[in-house]
Amino acid sequence: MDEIKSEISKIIKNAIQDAINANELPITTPPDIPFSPTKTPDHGDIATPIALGLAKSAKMPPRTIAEIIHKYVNLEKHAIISDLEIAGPGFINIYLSNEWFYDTIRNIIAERQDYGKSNIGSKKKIQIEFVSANPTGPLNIVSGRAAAVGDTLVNLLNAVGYDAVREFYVNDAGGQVERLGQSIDIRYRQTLGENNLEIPEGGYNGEYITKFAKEIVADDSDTHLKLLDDERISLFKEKGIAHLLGQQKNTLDRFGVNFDVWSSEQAIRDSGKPDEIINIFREKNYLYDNEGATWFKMTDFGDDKDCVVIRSNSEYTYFVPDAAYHLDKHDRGFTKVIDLLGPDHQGHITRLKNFVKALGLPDDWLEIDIIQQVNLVDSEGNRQDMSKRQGQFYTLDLLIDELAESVGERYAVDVARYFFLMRANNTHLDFNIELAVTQANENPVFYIQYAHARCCSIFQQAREQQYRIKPVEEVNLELLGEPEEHALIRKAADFPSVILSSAEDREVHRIPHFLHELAGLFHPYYNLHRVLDSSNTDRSYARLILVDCIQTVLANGLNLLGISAPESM
RNA sequence: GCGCCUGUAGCUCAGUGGAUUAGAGCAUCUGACUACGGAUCAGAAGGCCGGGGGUUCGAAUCCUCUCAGGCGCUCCA
Repeated sequence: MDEIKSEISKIIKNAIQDAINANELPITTPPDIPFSPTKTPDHGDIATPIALGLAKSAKMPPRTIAEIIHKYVNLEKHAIISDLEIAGPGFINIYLSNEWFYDTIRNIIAERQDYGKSNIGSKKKIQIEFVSANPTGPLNIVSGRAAAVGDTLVNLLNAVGYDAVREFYVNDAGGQVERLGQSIDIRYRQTLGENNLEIPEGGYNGEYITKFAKEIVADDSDTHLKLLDDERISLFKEKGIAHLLGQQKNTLDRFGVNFDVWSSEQAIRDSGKPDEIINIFREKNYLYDNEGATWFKMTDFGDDKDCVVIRSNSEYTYFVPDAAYHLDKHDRGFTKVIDLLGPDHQGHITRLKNFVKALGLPDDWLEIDIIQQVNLVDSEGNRQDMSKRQGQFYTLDLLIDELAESVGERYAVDVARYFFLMRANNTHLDFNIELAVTQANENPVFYIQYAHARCCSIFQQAREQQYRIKPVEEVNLELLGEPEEHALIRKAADFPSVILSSAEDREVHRIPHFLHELAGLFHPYYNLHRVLDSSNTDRSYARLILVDCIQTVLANGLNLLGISAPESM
């Protein structure tokens, strides 16, 4: 569809140029030609509002301009356009030739599982960091959304020719995991009978901590009590991180998300890179000391306040290892890095970007996109706060479990992924668990999957009815003359540009919507027209090719979303 | 107070650089041929696109003000 646009763009530009040369249009040069998608077949295959755009500079009514342009397009010279018409206030509606439709079909069949891909990315190395949940508890549904979106974004970027990788940053150092160790320690000692102990401020109250502490007691009984407090907490911290991280990995694995790289904050700290960062900043005179702490001149970068990088207790604030981590990403050769963060990290964005700038990296090297929150809502519509520290949250595992009870294990992940992927990143998602589970059967993913299964079923029937596999060259595509067939192919032709725009704009949800629309054209077609018709086998062969195309696009699209394309349901 | 996000049908959401008649799904109502799978299809109903003002021949879309909700502005991460 993109090629067709640039070709038609050229034709119309030439027509405008000819009109200018003939003194019929009082403008100097032909502008770029915009296209608008057509909502109904009555508006042709594509349309351009160019005449409306020129109305002002040409000081002429748009319809008149459209008529002039129309006059200078030589339809007989351009085989890809079958007809032009002027509509409404001055739109030029363009009808594409049948030959173009046949080419599209042949193209889909030829490219098969690669249909939709492109090479725009020229194999540039891009890294997407997402989820990066603290290893202090199970993954919740917020991480689930991030996981689904990030995973799909990487698929999309790879599909358009980038070399994109998934990375998870493990915050296995600093105050949070320190308090994790302390929390496990309290539960451990409580399990062994100590009273009057309380989880410290900012510690973790979740049931899973108690459960894990009991496991430690079961394995090692009270042997750890012999250790000094600090040693024991440190040990429990290590054990806790390993345990919870392992759990997170299992959940992600179940959810179909496989990270290429797991980076450790502790490793970054141990590497000495944070010290390098500080030295670089000091040399560049970005730092100063005040009240016993070391501050970074964030105001030099336009922020409204400076921020502490080394606390008065001489520990780094989290900015330092984080900046070091990003420098490390750069050293690993990524030409671009995208961080997907939650909205609670809003304040972090400008600062992190400023740190990266201070390190001398280009402005657009680091892109930070916010994936909006997921709120838990009860059946009365009241929000419920999720907090790992307070032990209130809804885990991704539980979601998949409950969905599995409703739609079966086979589709639970598909339903969950689709649920997250169908929303734009910036929607604030109110998640009603009860509703999500009871309505799981209504999830639109089934509509798409069913369309795919239907295609497979038709081929199954075809085999039973002794149809043979005919290569597309032997099939008379001219027998595909129904308007519904026309619409299906035109839709399928959009697939590559939908992938491209979806990847470039980081708007993953366009893929589910596109697939839903495609399925929405296929089901009515199926009901209206028989594919396999023994009284017209030539046409049946042509329609089988069409079904093959639709199945291919559906499968390719679902594959990008990490959702299964079942052959039967 | 400042910054970011959101507000579209009863509900959940689409709406690509303004543009031909604002669209789906769910829910509601009415229908579907002994035919390739009824997880489907055909149809009905449902809207001052939060509100005011502005730019434009034309605004859900751009600008401005305003209302409502969420999030962020820590020597927490």
